[in-house]
Amino acid sequence: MEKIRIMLADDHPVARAGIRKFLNKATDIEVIAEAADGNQALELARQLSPDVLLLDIEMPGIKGLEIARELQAIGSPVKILVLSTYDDKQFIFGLLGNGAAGYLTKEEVPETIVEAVRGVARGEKGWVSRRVAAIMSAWTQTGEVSSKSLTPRELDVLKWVVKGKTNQEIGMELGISQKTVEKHLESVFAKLKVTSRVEAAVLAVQEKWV
Amino acid sequence: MEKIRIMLADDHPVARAGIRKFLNKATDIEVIAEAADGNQALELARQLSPDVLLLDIEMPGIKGLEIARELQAIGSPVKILVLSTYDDKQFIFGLLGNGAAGYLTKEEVPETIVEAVRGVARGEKGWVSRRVAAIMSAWTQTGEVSSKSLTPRELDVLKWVVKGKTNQEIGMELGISQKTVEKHLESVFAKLKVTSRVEAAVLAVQEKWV
DNA sequence: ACCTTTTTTAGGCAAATCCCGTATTGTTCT
DNA sequence: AGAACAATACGGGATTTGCCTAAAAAAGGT
Repeated sequence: MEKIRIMLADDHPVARAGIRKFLNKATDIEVIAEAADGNQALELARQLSPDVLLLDIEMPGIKGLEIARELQAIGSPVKILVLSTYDDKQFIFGLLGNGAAGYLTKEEVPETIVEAVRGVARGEKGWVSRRVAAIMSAWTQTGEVSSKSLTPRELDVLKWVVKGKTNQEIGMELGISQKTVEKHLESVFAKLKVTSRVEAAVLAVQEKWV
Repeated sequence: MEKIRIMLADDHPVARAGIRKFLNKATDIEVIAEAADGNQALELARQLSPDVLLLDIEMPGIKGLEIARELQAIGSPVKILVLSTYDDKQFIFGLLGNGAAGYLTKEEVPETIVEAVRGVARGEKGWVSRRVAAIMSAWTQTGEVSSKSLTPRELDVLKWVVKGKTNQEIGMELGISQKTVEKHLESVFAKLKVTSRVEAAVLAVQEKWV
């Protein structure tokens, strides 16, 4: 029987050791490499083409999202299974929408991780742990799935709002009139369902749009 | 020779396994218990009185800071060694100022962790990894150590600002006049060296004061 | 008991914000 | 081609903010 060739990417030595310990118990899985930062992860994944890349998204160097995008862009057959500390929607959405085959959080028990590895190795798409699935279904209930994406221009304006600039200053910065800035902001408020620049700025920071 | 009795508290099973693996290699250390959430950690630490509590600060239930405070309050002899993902100043400062004997980040190699365990078990105070030490020294250079703390009332006002309330609404909420709210905000701006409520709110969110 | 800080209130004023219109140009999808 | 949307711009008006000065009561520390 062919073993599943898997590669670990995590900047925490302790975490790598823990994962390895459990994966080693599974006789159908073989850990062929480890990476401690983003650049190394991308490099090794390209060279070795493992069946599964178990990827932590918070690492020094290239971030998980970029790695997923890059591997997808070059048509790599590597299946990416994200193992993250975070269950924020921008991460789950971002990764699953950019080439990741699965998403788990680190609270999962080891058995779930092994199960997920087998799942994505078989070719399953969108493998998520029960915990992540619960979070995702909660979004659909509140109807805030894709949160009506802002236009590039609106995002420009919002960025400057977060920096504490006034509408006039933002107008200068972007080479448009103050009135136009206000107009963009009105749209932003409507889309984000907020009523003030402060709320919009706080949301932007919390959701890491900046 | 007496072995160092150590207890692990981390909500990630994988992380616990990794740490355990390395601590087991050290013959002078014995892992006597594990906790997966804050309440369990506090409970077990009280009952077992381990020599060292290796504590992750991000856990469900009671947070690391509360655990440290509580153990210090009841005069527990347990030495707390924080093992965190985060190297933000509010965490490092908060924990070391509230009973923690040491602070490491998870990027550290296992050898450093073992070394730190032995250090705090010997009774060393303020054991920090080289990485954390570097971060701390960077603060003192930029002179932004204690960042002129806000008064309780100013913090109250700031909280409501973050929620997007107007000064009038905040006044209602706190049972004071709008003018008073404005005055508090002026002080907040001065202390934080910002010039608008948006900047203050963003800062409050980023620094996790809310 | 004295001094400092904190918390509170107030009036005034220029600037900024937010909400309501309308309108032109260009792109994109059907 | 027509519909829908994005981006631009302008005006009016009610409200809010940020900054100034001034002052007084309450709390806390030496």
